[in-house]
Order: sequence, then C-alpha cells, then structure tokens
Amino acid sequence: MERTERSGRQQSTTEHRRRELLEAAERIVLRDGPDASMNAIAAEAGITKPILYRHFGDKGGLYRALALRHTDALLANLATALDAPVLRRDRVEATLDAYLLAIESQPQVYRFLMHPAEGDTAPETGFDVGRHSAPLLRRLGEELAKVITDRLDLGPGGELTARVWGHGIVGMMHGAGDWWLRERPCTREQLVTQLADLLWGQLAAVEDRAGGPGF
Amino acid sequence: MERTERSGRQQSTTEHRRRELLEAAERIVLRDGPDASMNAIAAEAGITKPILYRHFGDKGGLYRALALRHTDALLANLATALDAPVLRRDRVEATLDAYLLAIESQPQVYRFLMHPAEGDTAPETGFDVGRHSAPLLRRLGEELAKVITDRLDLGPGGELTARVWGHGIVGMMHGAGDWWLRERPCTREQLVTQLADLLWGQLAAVEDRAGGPGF
DNA sequence: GTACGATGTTACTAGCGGTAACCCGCAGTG
DNA sequence: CACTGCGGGTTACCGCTAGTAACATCGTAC
Repeated sequence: MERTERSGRQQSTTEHRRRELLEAAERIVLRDGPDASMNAIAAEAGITKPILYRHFGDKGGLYRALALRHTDALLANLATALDAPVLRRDRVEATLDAYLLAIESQPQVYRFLMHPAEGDTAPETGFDVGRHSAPLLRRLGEELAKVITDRLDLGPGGELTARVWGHGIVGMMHGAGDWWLRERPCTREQLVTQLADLLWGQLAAVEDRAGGPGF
Repeated sequence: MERTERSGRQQSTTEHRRRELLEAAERIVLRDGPDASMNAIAAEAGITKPILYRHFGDKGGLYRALALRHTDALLANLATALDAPVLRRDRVEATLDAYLLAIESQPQVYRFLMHPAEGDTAPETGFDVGRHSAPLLRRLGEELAKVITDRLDLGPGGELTARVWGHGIVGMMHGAGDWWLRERPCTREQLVTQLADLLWGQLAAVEDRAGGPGF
C-alpha cells in the first residue's frame, strides 16, 4: 500500500529534519551553555519556536534527545577502554583516562550532560533527590557495575557490592574530574595514577605521619 | 554619640530581620525545592519582593546565604567524625556514615545544597564547568585533603596526592550516596562497609571470576 | 478536486527575576 | 514646632522566558 510507503519516506525526512534541529541546538548549547533559550535555538535553525515544540515536546525533551547522543558516545568510548585486553590495573587506568580525556577535550558538552536542566517527565515525585544530577552518571555507574559483576568473583551478595563500587567509582571519577578540570593542578596522567593508587588501597597502606595522632 | 548607639541597634535588628527572612526562605525552599520563587518566599515572610532584594541583592545571594548555614553545619558534623580518636578504618567509616546520615535525614536540604541555582557573580566566564555543581563539594574535598595531609605521611608531592584523594573520596561519597538515596538498595551500614572496602583496595584484591578473561 | 498532513508563521499567555518610584513612621536636630 | 534623613514597605512596571493557540502554505494520495 502506498500509505506505508509514503509514511515511510515522511518518517525518514522527519528524522532528517530532527537531526538538523538537534545539530543547531547543539551549536547553541555549546555556545551558551545550559542557559540556551528555545528562541536562540530556533533562530539558529532558521525557524521559530513552535516547530521545536512539535518535535521535542518541551525543552526537557530537546535536552534529553541532545544528551542521549553524547551519553551514548561517551559510554561507547568507555566500554572499549573497559574491554582492553590488559592487566586490571591498566584497564582501570585506561578507563579513568578515557573519561578525563573526554571531559577535558569538550568541557561544554560535559557540563551540559551533567545538568540536563530538569524534566524527568515525573512531576511531583516529592522525593526526587538528584533530579538534575545527570542520568549519565547513573548509566555509567550501572554499566561499570555490570562489568565488575561479570569479571570479578565477589562471592555471595556480590551483585550489591558491584553496584556500590560501580557508582562509587563513577562518583570518584566525576568528583575528581570536576575539580581537576577547574583547577588543573596536574597533568592527566598524574591524576589517573593518583586515583588508581587510591582505588588500589594506598589510603589504607601509607604510614601515619610521625608524631601525629594517627589516622 | 547617639549615632553609633542607634546604628548599632539598627544593625542588630536588621540582622534579626535577615534571619527571619532566611527562615521563611528555608521553609519555602524545603517545600518547593530549587524552583522556589522569590514571590513565594516573600509571601511566606509576609512581605514583598523588593525587600528580599534589598537584603540579599539577588536570588543567588539569598541562596548562597541559605546554603552557607547548612554547609557549615554539615562540615562541622563531618569534622567531628573525622577527629574521632579511633582506628583509621573506623574513622573513615564514621565519616562516610555521618555524610550519609545527613543526606538521608534531610534529602531536600541536601538536594538544595548540591544545586545552588547558578549566580557566581561572574557572568561570562566562558569556562565555568560545574558552575552549578555545589561549592559544598569543593569545600568538602579541600577539608578532607587538609586532614589527609595532616595525618598521613605521603612523601614528596604528597600535597597533590592528598587533594586528589580528598576530592576523589568526596566524589565517591557523593555519587554513591546519590544513587543509594534514590534506590535504597541496602542499609546505610552495608553501604558504608562496601565503600570502605573499596577504599581499602578490595577492587584490586579480589580474584578474577573463574574462566573469565580477567579484569 | 479535495482532503490530509507536515511545515511554517504571528501573536499571544503566564510567570519569572529584577527595578524604579513612591509612601510611611520614627530618630535626631535647628 | 517644623524639618531632614533613613530603613521598612508597597505598587507598578520592564524584559525575558517557556509554552500555546490560530492561521497560512505546500506536496502528495485518493
């Protein structure tokens, strides 16, 4: 039937238009940060607001669509680092490095991803701590947990341990990366080494300072 | 001279009024989250907007004033946990627990502190990654770094190591805490133990899963 | 030819942060 | 007494935002 044929083509051109709009939005968001207005984005795309709303529903929808692309890209990157066939320590360092390289080379993207400007489709949840704080981080944590579960023999209750560690490590990466990107107190390699040391138990291993009350 | 006398009293009553306004603001922020509007806060305080602006300059100023109180309170809490005269492991666990207890018992406050809704007094910095992401976390990281530097003998370059670890650990705490508060997959005690294990190098210590490609 | 559907517009609403201009009451001063 | 200064308070506004209705236009399928 022609119906499906035509609707198929329409679908594809619609998708194409949507991609164009997303690219315009991306240019503006990268330029103006999370304060980018729908008007500005529409202007960049050479159109007016209502069209954006037809395509993405609301601002949150547009932002989510935009975030999805980069999130997927970053996750793919990290997955390859995580799959490198080397020693565990090297693999951890490679993953940390991949993340830090990503946020270093595209800080605006990173910043945007971390603050998708609300819009959880769930109004009035009443207990939505971290509504802003990036679904990206949650996805990263879960992915890492999966890898840990797959590769490590954690014994009974290991699944919970893996998830705690996954989210903990991602949080560590994020927190340290945020600070590092802002202050740039050292090279990326140094940061990676220090963080890997931390994960390798150096905090517990180093000696107390002589004469101090211990730690 | 009466001048100073009067201006002194005026000062104190002004301070008092300011505290009242802050308390009203707190009630609203705790009720409405970061979306609390200046109108709503003014209404709660029984006045109108311009007065708020006279006292706090702009919305960011009010939010900063509000955040400062809780930030100080939380930091004081953590400091005592950090100063408990016990084993290093116990101290780390106590600190983790103190943080988690705080965010568990007052999630709205926690959420508010993590997203002080922009307003860095510096418009157009152009490179302000993490403008939203809580000065609280940065303060926490620095405090922890100080403690680590004081207590541990990290050798040459130890100051940098301490800062990396400080921000890394705070990030871990934050990331894991955020996830835990949202999903509640285990008790607080369990979470604390797992995180401390992670810091104690268990990630490096556990065995590969039998038959797997290693990790 | 005509009905549909997607693309696009102008013109609007409601609410936000923030401000200017004005009013009132009260301390201190000639 | 009148008069001046000043902090607390108000109404009414500005410019902006996200989001929406109503209307126009073009290409295609029947």
